[in-house]
Amino acid sequence: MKHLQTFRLIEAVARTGSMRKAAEDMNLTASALNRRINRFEEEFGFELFERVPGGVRLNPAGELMLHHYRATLSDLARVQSQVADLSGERRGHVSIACSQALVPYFLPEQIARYRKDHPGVTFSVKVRDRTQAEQELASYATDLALVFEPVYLVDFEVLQIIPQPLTAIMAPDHPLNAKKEIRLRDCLDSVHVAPSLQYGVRHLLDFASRTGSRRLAPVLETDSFDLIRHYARHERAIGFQIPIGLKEPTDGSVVFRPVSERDVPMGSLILGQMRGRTLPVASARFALQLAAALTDFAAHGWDGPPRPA
Amino acid sequence: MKHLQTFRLIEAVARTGSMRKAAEDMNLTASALNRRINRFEEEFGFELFERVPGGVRLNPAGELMLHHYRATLSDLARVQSQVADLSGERRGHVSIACSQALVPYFLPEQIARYRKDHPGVTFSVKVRDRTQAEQELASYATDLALVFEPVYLVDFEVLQIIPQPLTAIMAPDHPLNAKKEIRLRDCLDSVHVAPSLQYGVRHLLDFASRTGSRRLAPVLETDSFDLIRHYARHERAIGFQIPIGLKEPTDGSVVFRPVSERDVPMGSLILGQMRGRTLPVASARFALQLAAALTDFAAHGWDGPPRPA
DNA sequence: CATAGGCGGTGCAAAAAAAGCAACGCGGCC
DNA sequence: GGCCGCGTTGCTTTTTTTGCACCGCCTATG
Repeated sequence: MKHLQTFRLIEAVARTGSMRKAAEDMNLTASALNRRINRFEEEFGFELFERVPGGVRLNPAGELMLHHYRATLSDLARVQSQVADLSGERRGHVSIACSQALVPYFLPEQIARYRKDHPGVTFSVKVRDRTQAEQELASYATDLALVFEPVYLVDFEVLQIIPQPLTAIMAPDHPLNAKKEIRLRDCLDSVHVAPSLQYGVRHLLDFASRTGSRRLAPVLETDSFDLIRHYARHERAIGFQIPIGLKEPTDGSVVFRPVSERDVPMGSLILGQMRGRTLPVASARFALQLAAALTDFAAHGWDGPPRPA
Repeated sequence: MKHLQTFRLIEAVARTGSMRKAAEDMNLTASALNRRINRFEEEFGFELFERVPGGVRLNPAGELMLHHYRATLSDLARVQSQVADLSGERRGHVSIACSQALVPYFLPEQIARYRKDHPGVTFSVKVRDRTQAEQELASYATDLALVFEPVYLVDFEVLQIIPQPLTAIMAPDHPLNAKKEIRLRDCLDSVHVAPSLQYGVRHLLDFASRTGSRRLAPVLETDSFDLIRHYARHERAIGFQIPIGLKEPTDGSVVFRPVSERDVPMGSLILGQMRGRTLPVASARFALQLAAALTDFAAHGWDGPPRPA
């Protein structure tokens, strides 16, 4: 959309913090860029940047302006999507931010199923921690977020929510495998590995272990849930994850046990969008499918009844 | 906003139904206009107009596009308003659609009071029947609507609602003036005048008189509530209006009596905005004032306690 | 049935807008 | 103090947009 070029330039300047850098990014000379921005500020009636030593920075007016631009862009995409839909094209693009737990099984399955019916629809998936995911929504960078234990919930509209118990991962020959119910203190007494601070699973662990006497003391702390899962096999360590990120491997290399609800409260896996936004058709439809699939998973786990095509 | 020029052109073409007429309206040649629209259609990916004999007409895609444009424009105005507000300017513009009953007393008083505190704010008032008022909202032509008995209520977000009993207007020497309570059948037996079909007062009358035996038979039907009020003095006729549109004149030339609630249900005077829209600062503040004033009026009528400055 | 008038669209030249280029003043920084 | 990078500005060049004349098409109308 050519008429939004000025906004793109403003965004670039805001991002780089410098007119010259932005000019280079956008393949223009600094002079042209400068004049465009000055001209826009004039007709807008207010300056958008404060001139600081070493460059420029958005002022509050600029922040509002930029937000308007992103909202406009998002609405334009929605219109295009709706138009495409009413001419029966069923094309479009779905952009989603999600927690790591959704990556291995749930999301690829859901995307594949959706694309089977609507091959014209493309996807972009951004793996984000729960804080980042909400920021993506708020800046219109993604249409949907599927996150475990979101933080702020302002401007976040919940479309679907399912409970997810904290689950311990261990090698089959781990002593705790004998127990019917895993207690948190058992895990903390064992060698254990944990996700880093920004993740919901870790948040639950920290919260729950504050009330007990034993402290969380991971021998390995990482932002990769994959690493956690694989490490559990090597040192007979306890790892943690939520059910939707786990499938019993056929070779029995690792096993899963939910941690007792008496120790750790259920976490929430939440599908949400930016509050008040009307999503593009493709995203809205995909959200519906996700919501149904989440309900299924909450009820039946991975062995849920395959839905009719 | 220069970058929205193309949209303005599209709107003009949609309005006039012809490229040449639109070109003349917008001070351009038809060729330039034609090319701009073609270029836009190309980058948008879909045609916006269907070419019909004698001109062009918006197709559904164009309708959606135009709606997007109006929403964008409205949001831009909101941003400007907010920016002005945060630099302490308190300027802006409030656009409101209202029923006739608000014109003589309520609205002028409210606008004057608001402007006393914020002289930088300007107003535009469109007097509309209840159907038109909602259309004004839906097309982003006004920020607020203050209407009696709105019809559709889709995309209409209620900000405040107060009851308004149907009120009979008559000359002081009218026989019914002797009665303590006015019954609808008494009015229908008398010579009476009524607003035309599109108004809420008439809607209530029609609805109520369907249940009784007597039919509404106005000797005068008009879209001017002023005319109704004045006519009541001349032929000893019964007129109808709602309390917020009436003030007992000091000369006692006409008197008012509520029609019994047993016969005619209370109507609703509703302050509303377009659903989901964030209003410009000035409009949002004015809406708050209106809401409070309506509550006051519902509780105390015109003799409500003057609010502190 | 012909033709006059309106319509959307197009080729080409003129005009206007935007961009590039080079230089200026200004402020931090080694 | 010299240097570098910043935003900004005067002037020229390039690109984009517009106006003008004209085309082919359809419709209404005498």
